[in-house]
Formats: sequence, structure tokens, C-alpha cells
Amino acid sequence: MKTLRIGELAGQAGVSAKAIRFYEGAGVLPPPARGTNGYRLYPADAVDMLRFIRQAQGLGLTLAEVKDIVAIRQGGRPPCRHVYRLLQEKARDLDRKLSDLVMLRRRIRESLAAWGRRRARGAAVCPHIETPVRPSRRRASRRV
Amino acid sequence: MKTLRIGELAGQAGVSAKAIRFYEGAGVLPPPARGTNGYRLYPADAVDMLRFIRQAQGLGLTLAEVKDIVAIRQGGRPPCRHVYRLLQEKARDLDRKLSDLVMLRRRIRESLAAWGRRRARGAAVCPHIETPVRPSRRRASRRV
DNA sequence: CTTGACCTTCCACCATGGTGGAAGGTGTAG
DNA sequence: CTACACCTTCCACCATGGTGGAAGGTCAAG
Repeated sequence: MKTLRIGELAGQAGVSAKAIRFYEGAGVLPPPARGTNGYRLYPADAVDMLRFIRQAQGLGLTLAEVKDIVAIRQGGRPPCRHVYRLLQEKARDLDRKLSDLVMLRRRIRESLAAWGRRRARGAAVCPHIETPVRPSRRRASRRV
Repeated sequence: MKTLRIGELAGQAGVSAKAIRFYEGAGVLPPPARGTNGYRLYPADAVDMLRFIRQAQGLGLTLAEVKDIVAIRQGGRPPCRHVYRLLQEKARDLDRKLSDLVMLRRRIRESLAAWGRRRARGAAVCPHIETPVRPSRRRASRRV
């Protein structure tokens, strides 16, 4: 099987070599084999792994979470329940986040619409700031 | 008009005094008047301002963005177009983010379902990792 | 007068997700 | 042999959004 050096892997996966080493250091990406020269030698499927990492990351998982998932890929099956729970929780997180975001979007669109109307009538206020503050569990959507 | 010291403001707005000074330093919160003793003296509506900041932040705006908006609140009307554009763009961002998140959630739910099915049939794999990678404009939703 | 709560500034540190560069080894081409 | 691209490690730094603590000033109560 052909192995890749870090630069090739980086090129193919669309990340920087720096980032790859960073992932390895962070425990997200398993340490690869080394050549006699000390170079990292990655199996071809490391590309998929990296793409998965980017994908998961881009979709809202932190590296720490990705790490857990990737660890399971390596470690065989034992804690696969863990992934299950993690993903279940993530799905719930997303539900909350989604509804928050939908509300935010609606509010922004309303502000924009109101602004347009006032603009049309010549008022010179900036209504976006004056949106009523509904003191809810704002903390709920932080640290997601 | 009654003024508040930083601790009172912090208490009423539900943020730390540290954070308030941080916001001021970051240019998000305008520097308040000072007493002869050097204490910061906030007008009562600073509470609203802070709540607005937290709200905006909690809803996905960065402090830099909030800063722009707040600057306009202070500076009168001139760049109110700017807020308009900012919010328009934010709304578009949210559209993209929302659809990405909906996809992620669907994928996770599918993974969970598949896992349940395989589990029922006794397979010992971890399917969540093997989700196909659709190499799209993933970057589009980063830096939001 | 002392105690305690509050305020001031400043500097350091935390996590997260990296990037940049220095100093040095390796490998191939001309 | 030299040049150049590539690799190694390590340490520093960036932004973001803060928190913590030290050193000192202020103010009201006891």
C-alpha cells in the first residue's frame, strides 16, 4: 500500500501539514508510522480520516469530540456506546441551536423589515438595537 | 438619574465586572463617566446595553460585530446603512449555517438509526465514521 | 482606627484552533 | 558538491472571550 508523506497528505486532504501535526499532538489523529528518516508515513486512508475530521469540525464538533470518535475508530468496538451517546447529545444540541438560530434569523429579518419601513417614512432611527430583550435561558445556547 | 457602579451594573445585567471592563477595553461598551474617586459610573440604561450585548453575542454575533452596532447607537445615525448590511449578511450567514446544521443533524440521526439496526443484528461496527464525505464548500460555513 | 467591601490598573493565564519561523536532517537533481 | 524541496522538533504568537490575582485607593460601619 502506498504511503504518503505529510505534505502529500496535506495536499490531498486540503489541510496544512502544520494542522496535521497539530491534530496528532491533540490526539485527534493517531500517530502514523515513521520511515527510517523519521518522516511520518501515512496510509492512503488517512486522507479520509482527515476529511472526516474537517467535516465533523465544520459541522460543529470540537476537536475534543472528534478525538473521542476517532479514538473509537482506532480502539475497536468497546466504547462505541460512547459515540452513540455523544451523537445523541449532539443531535439534541443541534435541535436547541437550530431553534435559537431560527429565532435569531427571524428577529434579524424583522429588524430589517422594520428598518425598511421606517426608512420609507423618513425616520432616522436605528431600530435594530431596540429589539426587546426577552430574558430567557440565554446561557442554554452558549458553549455549544 | 441614578448611576450604577460597576458591581451593581454587573449584578443587574448578569455579567461579571471583569467582563464589563473587558467590553470597554474591546471598544464594545462606551467608557462611562467617572466619579471623583475614579470609579466608573454607569447610567441606568447601561443595563440594557449590556443585555443587548449578551443577547447579540449569544445569538451568534462576535464582539467585533456587536461593537460596530453599538458604535452606531452612540455615533448617531450616519453609518446605519452599515448595520443594515451587517444584519443582512448575518441573516444570509444564518441561512447557510441553518441548512448545514440541518444536514448534520439528519446525518447524525441516520447514523444513530443505522447503529440501532446493526446493533439489533449483532454487527460490531461503528458506522458513524464511515459517512460519505461530500466535498462541498465546507469553508463557506466556517468563520461565521 | 480598623475592617471589609468595593473600586482601580495591570499582567498573566485558560481553552480553542491553529500559524510562523528557527534550526537542523534528508533526498534528489543538476 | 551544491541547491532546493521537503521533513523534523520546538517555541512563539495570533484571535476570541474572557478569568484570576496582585497591589493599591475609597468609603461606610463599628
